[in-house]
Amino acid sequence: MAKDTIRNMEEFAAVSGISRPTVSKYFNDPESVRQSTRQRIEDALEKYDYRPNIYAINQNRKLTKNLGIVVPYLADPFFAELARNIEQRCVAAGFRPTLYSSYGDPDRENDILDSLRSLKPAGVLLAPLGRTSNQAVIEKFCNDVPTILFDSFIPDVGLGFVGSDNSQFGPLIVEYLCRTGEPPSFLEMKTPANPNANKRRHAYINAMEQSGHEPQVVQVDGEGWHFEEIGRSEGGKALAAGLFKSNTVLCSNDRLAIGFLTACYEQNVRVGRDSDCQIRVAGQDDHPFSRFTCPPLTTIAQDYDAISRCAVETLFKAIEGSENKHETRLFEGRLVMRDSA
Amino acid sequence: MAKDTIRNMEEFAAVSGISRPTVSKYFNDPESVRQSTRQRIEDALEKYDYRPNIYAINQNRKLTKNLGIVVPYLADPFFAELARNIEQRCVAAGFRPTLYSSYGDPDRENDILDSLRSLKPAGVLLAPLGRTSNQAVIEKFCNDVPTILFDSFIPDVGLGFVGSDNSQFGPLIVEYLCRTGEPPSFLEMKTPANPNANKRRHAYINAMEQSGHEPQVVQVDGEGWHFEEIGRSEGGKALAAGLFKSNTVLCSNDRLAIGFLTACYEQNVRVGRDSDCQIRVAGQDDHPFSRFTCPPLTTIAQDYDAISRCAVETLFKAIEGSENKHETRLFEGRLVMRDSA
DNA sequence: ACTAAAATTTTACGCGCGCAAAGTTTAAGG
DNA sequence: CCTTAAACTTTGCGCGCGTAAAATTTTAGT
Repeated sequence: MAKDTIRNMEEFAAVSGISRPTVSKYFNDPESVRQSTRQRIEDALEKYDYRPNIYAINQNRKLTKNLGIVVPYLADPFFAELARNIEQRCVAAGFRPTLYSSYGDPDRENDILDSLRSLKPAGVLLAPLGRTSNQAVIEKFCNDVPTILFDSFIPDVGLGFVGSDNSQFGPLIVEYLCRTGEPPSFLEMKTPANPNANKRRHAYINAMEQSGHEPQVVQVDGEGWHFEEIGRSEGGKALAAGLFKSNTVLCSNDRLAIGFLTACYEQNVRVGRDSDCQIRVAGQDDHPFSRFTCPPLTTIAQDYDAISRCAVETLFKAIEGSENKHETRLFEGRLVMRDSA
Repeated sequence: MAKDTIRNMEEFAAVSGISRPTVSKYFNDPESVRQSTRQRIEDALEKYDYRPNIYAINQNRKLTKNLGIVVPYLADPFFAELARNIEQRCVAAGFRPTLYSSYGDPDRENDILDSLRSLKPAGVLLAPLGRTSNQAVIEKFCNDVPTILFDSFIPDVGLGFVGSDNSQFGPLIVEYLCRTGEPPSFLEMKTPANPNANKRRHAYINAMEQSGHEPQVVQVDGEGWHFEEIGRSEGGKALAAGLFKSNTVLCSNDRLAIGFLTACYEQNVRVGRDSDCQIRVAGQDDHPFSRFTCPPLTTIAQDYDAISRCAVETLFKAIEGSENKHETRLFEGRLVMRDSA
């Protein structure tokens, strides 16, 4: 029994019969103390369940064990899945990750970086908003805090970038679509939030031209992050107006494609590769829900696992060794053939 | 110019010509100091961009401005949307919310509560895992930290509960389905993670019996949080085996329904209410993607907005006034008629 | 201009722990 | 048993800020 409530490390050191600095050492690394000492501490730990005050720790340590994970829109399952993957790796490595989402708002992104700065994190994994980001703010942040960018590229900012090789997506899916049917038209938003969209458009155009087909890019209106709704309403308008020269539509991303599938349904346009279908639709990302659309969506899968693993590993290497060379790692997409195209 | 880097509040107080305690008072509430004083501080703030050390603040304050938001699975857009809504309200109220997800793992849920405890948060909004939660741990946590539960109910735990009145969902959708076609069968997982599933099953059975129809509950295998996949594979098996006595299937939740729609597609079973359709499918939740399934999913909409608003408001009231009466607030669902049923 | 109230300053202590330096004990090797 | 390095203890300072009490100034009010 003895004292019921341990108030601080001093009292805990007393009841465990060890000096406070040694106890402190134990909490920073249990391996760093003698085995017998460790045992005594852990025995006491079971009896009194004391835990060091995290604020006092972080105030005095030069570097905290905190990590920041920032994504542009957490309600998008693509980012949620990526964040989940990254978060779990950070926890496994003994860090304390915190999840932030800008929810499409640049001001909020700035606020997040601002408050993140005062958390003195050991590192940050940042997927910027993209076009609407305040690049000066991000750049300044990256100068103060070890940061790895992912998903959305910004040149020469941060310790490195990890993402997909979007320029490879075009050839891959265009080749497949051309081989199995008509060369595709391309559907995208007029002012895409994410810079990957531009790379994908260029990749599409290049791939079409290299295989001797004329590219057709259909750009629709729409702001914000409600891609499905934009794909449905604006993509639907384009479909109704007969704007697509091809019976095959390659969408800039899966969410747009998911909305476009809905538009096709609403207009009684049968989607798929069977003979009784009028249109083929493909996306890019392999969004978690693309497996479950009707018909299931043919797409290019981003390598969630490799991206998150590489991003985390690169950050850890940078934290430990303080490597300074800006490294860019791109992973290839994989063609996922389903029934929509 | 003067000193470039302000190291602490003492130095900042010096350059702004104010005493440190008054500066401290300003940062805790800018309104609490004289207008002229405030102006001088804010002038200095523009020149030196000093920010109080958050760890030192939280170490000394009895209560922090931190809030915890815990959900069972953040990669589920339903929870992501709820979390987004809640998070933004907390930020608007001047708090620092932090998002946590158990990702379906009870051990992780315990860890989250554990680390949340040491953050000394002003309050926590917790949506427990449900059946797999360690109730003793949650109950103990709620005794230490002001906590509002949401989505998943646990009797007599926390300061209150906010969620949907699941027992009202049954009558609502059963009445609609019966009025417009055959009385529905009910599709659910055998061992649902969430207690709401049980309430929904009972509500379905009651509603069926009260309107003079015989209920049929089809329970399928499947563990974890990949509901769509369970709906597709296991729901698909049930469909192929002809287990559903009715041509109308009410699913326990939208994600299950989304997967079941895929199964229907795979088996060439046409879904909808037109004469050429063989089956009607309905869900419950109004999942963000249900608008975009093919056909769009008829469902019961949970009132995301009201739930998140009420949860946050209840917590704030509890934090300020320290009300102790355990309050349960349930919001009604709304029938959303789309093409699937 | 005089008084009371409000705001501010001064002074001083405490929070809980990291960390460095110097002295002491422990464990391993010959 | 002696040597030595490693592990540990002791001592003491510092981090940056909250906060309380008392002294002082400012403001508002008749």
